[in-house]
Amino acid sequence: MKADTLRGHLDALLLAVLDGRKLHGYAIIEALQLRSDGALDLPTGTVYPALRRLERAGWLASEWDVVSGRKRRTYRLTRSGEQALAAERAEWREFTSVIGGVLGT
Amino acid sequence: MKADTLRGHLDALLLAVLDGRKLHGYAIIEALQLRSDGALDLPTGTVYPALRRLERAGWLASEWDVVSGRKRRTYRLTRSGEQALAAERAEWREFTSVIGGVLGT
DNA sequence: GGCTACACATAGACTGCCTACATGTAGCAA
DNA sequence: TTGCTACATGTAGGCAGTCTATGTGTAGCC
Repeated sequence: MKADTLRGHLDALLLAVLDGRKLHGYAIIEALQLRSDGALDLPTGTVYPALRRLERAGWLASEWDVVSGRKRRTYRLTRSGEQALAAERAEWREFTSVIGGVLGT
Repeated sequence: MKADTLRGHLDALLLAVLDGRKLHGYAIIEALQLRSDGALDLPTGTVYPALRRLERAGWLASEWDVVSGRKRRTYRLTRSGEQALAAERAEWREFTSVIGGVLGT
């Protein structure tokens, strides 16, 4: 997959993978790999800043865990994050419908 | 639609709208508006440089028309442009399948 | 002791699209 | 004849968001 095609959809992916569960950054990357059959392999330098950005936006909340001596920052969706996810899903449907319509399914 | 979501898909849109017909730049913009029910309103500063880029890549060929005193540069797909369009369509299907799979259709 | 997987983080570059601007013709209305 | 709108192409520069490269440190295995 071309690199830039992801642009504008990263937030949706991160919110979706956190829907209904709490995960730390590294586990988020693995979960995205798993859910996409290996197609999505996001670098840490992409994911960690994005998570902090989403937290600043109020869509995620985080807390530090220490599991077997390792620090983990665990993220979860806030209420407004859930709303944002719903909005992102709606936008995704509109986006695919518009582009798909032009490309001719 | 958010602005940045388009990224990486512009080439596909331009190739698709030229599939089977010749159009000049301005008409390409109108055709995209029409095909997307007004959702896509690409600025000229986006489209014209992109067309020249696609021509440099060998995917489009252009020629000057003069219609009622107005200059028009008319574009058409080349053979390799048709192949590129097919590839873009395949990538689009893969892309929507991957992202859609994560978002949960 | 060295290697790999785990885990977080930042700085800087890059890319591709957008904004803003520039130029000019044709046709219509006031 | 002046002004406005639609038509038509194009460039320069900015910017946002992603990637690359790099850094730090722990745990567990061989």
